[in-house]
Amino acid sequence: MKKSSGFRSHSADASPRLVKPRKTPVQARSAETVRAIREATIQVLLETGAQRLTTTRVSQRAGVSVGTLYQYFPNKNALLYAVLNEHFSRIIDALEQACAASHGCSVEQMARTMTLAFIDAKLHDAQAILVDVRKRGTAAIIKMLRSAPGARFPDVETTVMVLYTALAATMRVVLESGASKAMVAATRRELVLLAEGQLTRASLAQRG
Amino acid sequence: MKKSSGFRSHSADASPRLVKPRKTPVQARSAETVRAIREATIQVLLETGAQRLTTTRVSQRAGVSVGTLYQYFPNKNALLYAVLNEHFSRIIDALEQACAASHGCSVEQMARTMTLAFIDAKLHDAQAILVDVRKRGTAAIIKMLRSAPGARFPDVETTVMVLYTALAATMRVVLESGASKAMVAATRRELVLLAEGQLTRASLAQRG
DNA sequence: ACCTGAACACCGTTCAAGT
DNA sequence: ACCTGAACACCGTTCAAGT
Repeated sequence: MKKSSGFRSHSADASPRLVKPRKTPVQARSAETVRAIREATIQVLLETGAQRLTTTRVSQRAGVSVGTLYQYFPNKNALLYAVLNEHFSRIIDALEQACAASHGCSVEQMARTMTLAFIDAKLHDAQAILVDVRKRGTAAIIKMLRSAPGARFPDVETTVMVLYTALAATMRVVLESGASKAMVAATRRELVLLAEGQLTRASLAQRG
Repeated sequence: MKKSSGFRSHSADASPRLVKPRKTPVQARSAETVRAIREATIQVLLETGAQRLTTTRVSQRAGVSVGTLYQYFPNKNALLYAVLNEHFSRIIDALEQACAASHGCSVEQMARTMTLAFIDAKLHDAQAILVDVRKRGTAAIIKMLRSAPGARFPDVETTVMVLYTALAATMRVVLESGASKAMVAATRRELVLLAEGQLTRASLAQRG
């Protein structure tokens, strides 16, 4: 048998099929291996940054060979996805709680609570905005908005998509620019205004 | 003499020094070479996407050797930066015009004009948000806002940074998701609301 | 069932040698 | 002054071979 294709994977997307583990561990030994690989990925990510993250480095740090890594993750992207998804999931927990806590409040109060929760969740290591995380986050906000008394959002999906993107992207830009505390505080104030402004407008606007 | 370091450039940033051309052409021949390389970069970018853009492919398409490419661009990033910067510059022209045209208008009118100009500029091939382009865009908006009669923006830099990021990031997400015409239209409406809402709030808010 | 690591087909970048 | 292209030090990914 010959190697069919040593082609470098040029696809950057993390479509579901490419992102699932290649196989699930059935023995205790391999479960530990997978854990070690995930752990090593986080370490390498934090120590050297995403740019320097290589499969060789990760597997070395995990104490296994590259081949083993590829037994559980079909490619480097899947590995990154798995780890980051878990990380962001924990951040979104805070947003979900804030949304739940603001059920039935005024739109202004909702805007405030949600925005601050989002910011305080500290999107530090922000990488690609992951689809699943995004879904959870927007779902929580939509559910909250539907509970606002006396307010209707004619196109709540778009409203929340835009709002979520604005919050996430702005925090990403600010944090990546190595912002000072004062700059973060200013951004914080401004994002609350943005959220309040958009939500009050969107809840009143008449649309065709 | 031995090769001092064949190290792959791991730095992703496009700091000014790394981004300037390595040398400037002094003869007609090399001016044409640089032009061909820039042209080839755009072609490869459009045909195969940023993922598949390699220095070898670009130089091949340009009809020169890799070595020649590296005589004018210190690394791949600088090449990309040069080309994208020029591209986005043309897009920002539209924003600058819209801002200039709305001098002295109401804040609501400003929000509307500016947002629609931004969207209509079609951030299609949106790549990294380039610093210089960003600067020009935000500068135009700030200048316009300062001309609004009866409105004061206590922290206009932050206001505009947040607004610009929100607009750019949202359009990027929407266009990259292969949005339908209807989705683009909905986003359009929503972004106008966002801009209006934020700007009216930011212009009235009292801050410490 | 799980792991290894040499091998493959790419990369970005350099530099002695040419015109 | 400008260009060439083999060479270097990396990559991501695979697969025959081992336990």
